[in-house]
Order: sequence, then C-alpha cells, then structure tokens
Amino acid sequence: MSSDAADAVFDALADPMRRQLLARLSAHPASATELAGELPISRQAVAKHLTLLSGAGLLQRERAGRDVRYRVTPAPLSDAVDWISEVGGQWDARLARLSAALGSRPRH
Amino acid sequence: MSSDAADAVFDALADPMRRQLLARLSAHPASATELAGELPISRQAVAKHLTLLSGAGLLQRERAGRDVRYRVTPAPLSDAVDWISEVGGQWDARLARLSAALGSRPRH
DNA sequence: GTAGGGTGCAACTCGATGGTTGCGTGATCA
DNA sequence: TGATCACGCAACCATCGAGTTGCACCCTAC
Repeated sequence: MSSDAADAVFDALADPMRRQLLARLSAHPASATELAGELPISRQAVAKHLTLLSGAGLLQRERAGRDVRYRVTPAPLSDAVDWISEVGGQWDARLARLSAALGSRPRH
Repeated sequence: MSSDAADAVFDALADPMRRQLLARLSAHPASATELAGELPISRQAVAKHLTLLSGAGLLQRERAGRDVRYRVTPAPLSDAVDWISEVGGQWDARLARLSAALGSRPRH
C-alpha cells in the first residue's frame, strides 16, 4: 500500500500557487507565458511549477506551433483521494464511499 | 470559494512523515513519545508535526495524566477533497459525487 | 519528598525550493 | 531574411521547514 504515486500528487498540491495554476488550467488550457500574465510571478517560475505538475502526471504538454499549452489530466488526483479515504475511512464510513466511487477510474 | 481551510490541510498532508503519522494515528491514538519510538525521528520532531497537524484540525489533543494522546479528527480532510473535486470535477463527472457525499458532514 | 519519565520551549543546522535574472534557441510573420 | 516572441537552461538568492540538541517544567510513583 505504498502511497508512492500519492507522494508526487501531495507534493504537487502542497504549493498554493500550483493549486491556483491547476484550478486555472482546469477551466481552460493555457501556455506558461499566458499564465504568467495573470499571476504575480515570472514566466520561469510558472514554468517550474508546470514542470513539477507535469511530473506528477497532473498536466499534459501540447506543443502548438511556437508555444506550449498545458491541460489538466486529473487522474492522479484519485491517488490522493484514495489515501485520504484510507485514513478518514476508519473514522467516518462516509469516506469509504470515495474509494468505491474512484475505484472504477482508469488507473494511470 | 476560498480554499482557506484547504491550505492548512494540504500543507499538513504535504510531508510524508506527517501522512505516516496520520495513518498510524488513525489506527490507534498515541502519544508523541510513543510515536517517536516507532519512527526514525526524535520526539521533538514528532511533536512539531503533531502541533502542525493539530493546527490543521486533523488531530485532537487529550491530556492523560503525564502524557498527551493524539487522536485523528479527519473532518478537515473533506476540505481537501472538496478542492480536488472542484478541479477534477470539470474533467470527470465521477468526482462530482465526492463533494455531494461529503457535503453532509458537520462543517468544522 | 524525591527520582524518573513525558512534555514544552528555544536555539541552531542544513537541505529543499520558490523566486529571480540572464542568455541562448527555435518558430512565426512581415 | 530579419525582427519578434515564446520557450528552455543555468546560475544565483532568500526563505522555509524538517530535524537536531539542550534544558526547564510538570505529573506520577515509590
């Protein structure tokens, strides 16, 4: 029951800026420069976050001519929810339904 | 839609040692010294983690004579799941059921 | 009362990381 | 072809935080 994959996800979600990026990208795909224009940090800082998020499998890179668009691929999020349901499930039976609901998702 | 409470939870879950502590404590309440005996870090390091987890509302302190026992109170975890369902819900309708399932929990 | 074990507080080290700037590369368009 | 814009890489800085050690305090038991 190694939360091996969950490690990367929790690490990716740890930073508020990365959660903001994920929320923003879940609404609509965008490029690093585009995102940097909407946020108070530089393009390179955004790019670092996007690289880390991609590493966790939460983003998909798509080259579009001169720029690169990123789109959310939230499948790995269920690894985090699985872990949470394991911890919380022992305390509250309602959380047990989570792993059941997520059990049917395509893994990876 | 402030992920204000989720901030503390994601920060608490970011560290692997803290997740390990939570998993351990969800099985059975314990004291800091007790936990330090089972882990490769000092009691004070454990105590710091427990303080942070308590601050996020994930643990409840219970003084028992000379020692202090900690027990898991996973209610704040649903703040994290709520955030995840917001991001992932736009991609996969299955995750939308999560917030519905968690919506009936006592908030705070 | 006194010894001992658990807790709490404070100072310190050190590695990780979020952020920056600078520069080189590649693709687009006039 | 040349100007421009987006990207990638590298070096650098500063802060944060996980871990440690040391010591003082409190509760319990003998």
